[in-house]
Order: sequence, then C-alpha cells, then structure tokens
Amino acid sequence: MIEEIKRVARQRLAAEGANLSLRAVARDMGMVSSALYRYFASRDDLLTVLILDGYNALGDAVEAADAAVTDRTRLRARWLSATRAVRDWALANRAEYALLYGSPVPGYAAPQDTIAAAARTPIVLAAILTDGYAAGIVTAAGFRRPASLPAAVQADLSRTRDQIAPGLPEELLHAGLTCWLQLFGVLSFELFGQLNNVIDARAEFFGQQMELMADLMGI
Amino acid sequence: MIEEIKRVARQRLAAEGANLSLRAVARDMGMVSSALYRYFASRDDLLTVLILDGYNALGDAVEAADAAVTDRTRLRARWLSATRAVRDWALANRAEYALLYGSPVPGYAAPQDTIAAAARTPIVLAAILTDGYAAGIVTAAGFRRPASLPAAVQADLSRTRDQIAPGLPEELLHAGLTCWLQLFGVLSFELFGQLNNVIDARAEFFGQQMELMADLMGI
DNA sequence: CACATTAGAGAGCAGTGATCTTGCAAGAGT
DNA sequence: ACTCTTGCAAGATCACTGCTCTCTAATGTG
Repeated sequence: MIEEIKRVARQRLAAEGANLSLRAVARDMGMVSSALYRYFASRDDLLTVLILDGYNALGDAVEAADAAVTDRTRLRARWLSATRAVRDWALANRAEYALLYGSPVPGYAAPQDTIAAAARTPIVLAAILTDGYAAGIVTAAGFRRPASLPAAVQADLSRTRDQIAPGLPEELLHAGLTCWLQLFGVLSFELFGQLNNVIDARAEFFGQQMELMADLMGI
Repeated sequence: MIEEIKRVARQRLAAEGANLSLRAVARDMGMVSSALYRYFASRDDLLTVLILDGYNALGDAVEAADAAVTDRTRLRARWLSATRAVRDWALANRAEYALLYGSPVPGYAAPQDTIAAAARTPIVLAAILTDGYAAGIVTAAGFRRPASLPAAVQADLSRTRDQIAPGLPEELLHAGLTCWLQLFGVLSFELFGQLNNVIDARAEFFGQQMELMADLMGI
C-alpha cells in the first residue's frame, strides 16, 4: 500500500510539478484523503520518503553507470558514464530532481537518512579519483594547482575526505568537489530554464563540460 | 500602493520562505485579500513582478560592484568583486534568490521582460572578458583550451556572443560560461543546503572557487 | 464465537487563490 | 451646492488544500 501511494505520488509529481497535493493522490487512488494519514504522518513525511527514494534511485543509476565500465582504470570513461547517468536520471525525473536539488521547503530540515542517501552520488565520483590515485594514474601534482587553500577550507576538505574518500589528498578532493559543483550547476541551469536562449545543444554542451572537468581533474 | 504591496510581499517572502500567500500580504497591510487583485492580476503576477525586481536588484548590485573597481584593466579584481556581490545579494535575499534560481513553478513561463533583466548579471561578467580582450590583456590562446567544441555548441555560443558580448571569441565566451555556471553552482549548493556537512567555511570556499575560475579564464 | 486490530469513510476546521457583487467616498462637472 | 461618475475596498462565496477527529466495516486471531 505504501508503495502504491508512492507510485501514484511520483506520477502525480511528474505530471503536476513540485507542489504535491495529498488529496489529489488520494483521489487518484479512489480513496479519501484522510486514509493516507494511516500510512504517512503528514505531507512532508511523504515528501521526505520520496526525496529519500529519489536520492537512492539516482545513486543506483550512477553506481550502475560507473560499474558498467569494466576496465576500472579508465577513469575518464567512468566519470563520463557516471555524470551522464546523473543527467539522464534528472531529465527522466525532472520533478524529483527539483525536489532534491531545487529550492528547499522553508521549514523543512533533511533527516539524517537523507544525507546518507544523498552522499551516494558524490561517493561514486570520489571513488573514481580514489581508485585512480591508488593505482597511481592520477597524482596530486597532475592537475593545475589551485591558488592556496584557506586553512578553514583545508580543514573542511580533510574532514570530508575522511568521510567519503579516505586516503585521497585534499588537492584531489578539491578538484573533484569543483567538478561535482560544476556538474550540478550545469544540470540545474538546464533543468530550471536558465539555459534557455543561451544553449540549445544541451546534451553536447553537457558532455563537453564534463570532458572539460575530466581535464581539470587530470583523468 | 503597488510599491507598498511589493515591499510587504518581499519581507513576507524573507520571513516565511518561498510559498508566498496573498492573504498574508493583505493581512499585513490591514486589507482584505480581494483588494490586492486591483493591483495584481494574480498571485503569479505578483511573483513575476518580484522576480523581475529581483533580477534587477541583483543586476544593480553586480554592476555597482564591477564599477567600483576604478582601474578597468584589473580584470581579476572586477571578477572577484562582481561575483562576491552576487553571493552577498543572494545571502541577503535568500528567498528571492530561490525564486530566481531555484526550481521553477510548474506551469510558469518567464515573460520576455524577465529574460532581459536576468541577462544583466551575465552581461557584466561577459563585459569583463570583452574589455580584457579588447585591451589585449586576455587572449583566446591564454587559457587552457577545452576539448574541441561540438558544432552545435559552437553555433549556440556564436549566437549568444552576438547577443551579450559582441566581438568576443567563442573560446573565451565558453570559458566565461563555464565560470558563470560554476558561480551559480556553488551558490545554489550553499543556499539550498547541499554543502551542509561538507564545507563550513562558506565565504572562504566561495572566494577560493572564484579565484580558481579567474585562473581558468586567464584573467 | 468473541475479541482486537486495522482500513477506510465522512464531517469538519482553518487556511488558500480567485471571482463577483455591493457599498462607500472622493473628485469632477455643471 | 448639488449631482454623478469613477476608483477602491469590503464581503460573500467557490473550490481547493493539509490535517484531525470520530465512527463504521472488514479482517484476522485466540
């Protein structure tokens, strides 16, 4: 039953957009709205579950795309495959993408579960660098060195490194972080309409940007 | 009167978040909700006006920050000043930033007015490159050449160049576009909570990223 | 068979955007 | 000074929203 509600809610989300209506979901299911409260404590609760599912669905897609490159030393191919998977998933699930990476709901604070699920995608990307570093393919000296990192940023990177990419030099993590931001920057602009009248060849542009980021990471 | 409504709506937006309520605005003004319909055709109409104002306020701030650098040949200083202004404005007007650069409302299509206002900020950034190119400070060969651009992307860049940065080589515009995306990628992640538990030293990180982008553009 | 649990229905509350009609008050014209 | 027009806001109303409450019907389980 919970699965059925989520299924209907998802397609409702895809059809109508971000503002999901509990009553509409109930109507689609031939139920009365109050009945849904037996399965979800509130609308926000349902949204949270959808967000969690979204992060996991995206994580699955990205992990699969990365794993599809059998030669694990082809770091660039892994990066391009994984980032392409992010874009494909986002295009196929625009409303859910907006839920995950768009403007947050005002009073809403992400529970601990979601941040773990949300970390899956960056972990895949970081793993590409970690593998490359472990195999000696990519080195901390191999890419253009950024201007000296402020100490506070260095500390953040160090902490984050220990959490998601143990053993990776901070400089490499920093490069990866930059590319991660670029990835979602491009994607958000594309999906949120900011690229309208600027770039029409979306897929080509995205691919080219990811190539550029691969260059930046030195993979 | 229209100005008063917008003023109240803005502070309501800042206090409550994205989901602006017409009735709440009316209540704050000691009016009844229907009275607002004399000044705005609908809630979306009011939001559109706020969005337009937002783009213009941001444009004002960015233009002023760029103009504050008296030596126009100090391209890097102009870039850092302008991008810093974007961040400052965004932090001071979080809800409005979300309105401009967050998930769009489903059925909503931006009128022509807004795209002109929205272009002001990228135009300032492009002007930095255009000025530098005209003065011979920055050259198309001066930055790391991206992998060959697909023809369709090249065409988009050419068209965009003619609109906002006449005379600029496509390669330079491409570099600028990349940095523009990075700018808003970093900012959106910061404001939308995606950087929580990853980077705490926000200002330092942002500044460092913009330095890196300046390197990428070769300014 | 009796009991306990569960699923859903229905009414109702307070809030929302939007429309339409009504009333009021100031300003203009004679 | 008296009308009359016009501009503006109030009020009622509709359909919708999230949510709570109570009540009934079905479904096992001992």
